[in-house]
Formats: sequence, C-alpha cells, structure tokens
Amino acid sequence: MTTAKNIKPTDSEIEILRVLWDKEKATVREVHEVLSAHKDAGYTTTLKLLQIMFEKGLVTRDDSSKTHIYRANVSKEITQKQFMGKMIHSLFSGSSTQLVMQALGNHQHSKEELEEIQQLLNNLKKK
Amino acid sequence: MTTAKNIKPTDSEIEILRVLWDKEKATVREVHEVLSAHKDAGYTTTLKLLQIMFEKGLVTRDDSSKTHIYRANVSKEITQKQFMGKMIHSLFSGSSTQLVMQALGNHQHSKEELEEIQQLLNNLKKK
DNA sequence: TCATTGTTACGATTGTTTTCGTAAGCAATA
DNA sequence: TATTGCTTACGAAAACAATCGTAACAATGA
Repeated sequence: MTTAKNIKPTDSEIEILRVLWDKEKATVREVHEVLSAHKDAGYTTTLKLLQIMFEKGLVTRDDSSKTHIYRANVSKEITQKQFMGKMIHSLFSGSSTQLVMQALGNHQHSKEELEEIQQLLNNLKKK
Repeated sequence: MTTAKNIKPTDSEIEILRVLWDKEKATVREVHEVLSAHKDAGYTTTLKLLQIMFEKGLVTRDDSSKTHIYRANVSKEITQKQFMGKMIHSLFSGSSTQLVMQALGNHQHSKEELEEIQQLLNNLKKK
C-alpha cells in the first residue's frame, strides 16, 4: 500500500479515501454513514464507488465474509504529494516557494504552528 | 475581473487561463499556439473551450473585430486561493500548516527562497 | 471574379464521473 | 416456512468534460 500508484482519485474518491485513512478499515455502510453526514447520495452510490475504486486498485477488500471490508491502497502522503505537485505546476508556475508563501499569507496559523514551521525552516537552512 | 467568482475551472480551462494570465490578452490562435507546444488538440477544440469559458464567465472577449480577443475574467490569485482551500480541506484535514510543512519538506528551495519565507514568517510572528 | 485562407459557430461524439434502480442472495426471526 | 432486512452486483441514466468535423462567412490576392 505504501507503493506509489500512478493513479489520480476523483473528488468523490478522495472523500471516501479520507474516511478510510481515518478509520483504517471500514465496510460500505460505515463509509456511507460518515459521508452522509455532509453529502446526500444513496447507499448504492457509495457501494458502486467502492467497487470502482477496487477495480482501479485504490482500495483493497476482504470479501471472506458476506459484508466486505475495505482498506485504502494508496497512502495519504503520496496522494498529498501527487496533488500538491500538480497544483504547483498548474497554478504556481512550478514554484513551491510561491505556494508556501500563499498558504502562509492567506491562512491563520497559531503561535505554536508558526513555531513548528520555524523549526523545519531552520533545519532546511542548515544544508 | 478582480471579483471573486464562485466558479471552478476544469483542468483544460486552467491551462488556457495560464496563457491568458501570462499574456494579458490573446486570440484563439495565440492561445492555441502556446497550448499546442505541449498538448495536441485541434484548433477548434481550443476555440470551443474558450467559447464555453466565455459562457461561464471565466473569460471576457472583445468581438468588435472579426478575430475575437480574450482576457481572463478570474484572477490568478483568487483561483490559487480557491484551489488551495479545497486542497487543504480535502487532503490536509483543514490544516494549512500541514500543507505548508509538506510543501517545505518535499520540495527544493534555494537559499534565497528560504530567506524570503523567513521574512514572511517573521512578519506573521510579530502579531 | 474566384480560390484560398483564417475565422467563428455549433452540433455531435466520445469518455468519464456520479448517481440510482433493481435483482439476487443470505441470515435472522416471526 | 415465509417475511424482513441487509448485503453485493450490475446495468443504465444523467451530468459534465473534451474533442472534432463541418458549415458559414469575411478578407485577401491571383
């Protein structure tokens, strides 16, 4: 699962992956419960999406018992990196620095968070 | 054009917007020339896309002469912010700090860039 | 004038994503 | 046993994105 897949999940697929990243494993019903809190789509929609994701290799499933159990098969980190790279390329002229400045300037960060970033920055500067 | 539009351009539309952001204004042919450097789609595809973007309000056009002249009607900054927000929400649990750390840690930054980020960080810390 | 070239308009096709309806199976239980 | 409820499978529709072919028209120059 830590393997880098060259697959880009759609928006709906990411919503599902978020649940799986969070819960480690889940049934269709469990995923659907979480999703239906802020989205309204039928149960079979979630089911179908998970089946498609299985075909694509985005998730694995244990079908040894009647109710199948799904797990993410792409890591959150790799997916983050992938989308980040795409965004840097398409919207920030390839400059990750510009993206960082944008994120820093346009969002609120607590004192602790700023300090955390400072730590990382210090490390990077050492090299 | 600086107005915040609640519209999310598709991937192809972003490619076109990049050209318009870069050139300020352009004809279909000019846009197409730039695009066809790294993409192969016919001229009428670019034309059609620009027409659709016009209907959506993503671009404006001057059709006073036969060859229309297009301009972006959404700013780069607002589009960046919009996609950034979406990404932070969907892939970073709403934490822009996490996104910043990811971008910092996973990409190369020159000494000058790191310094630039440091400056901004200093400003933020003052508050 | 007539052919060529470059332009817009627009319908149609193709592919992908999202959604749902329906059928079929299985298990629990009235 | 028969009913109910929860499950998967799967086809198909709807919405959207991307592509192209063709027609119509204007401007240019042979």
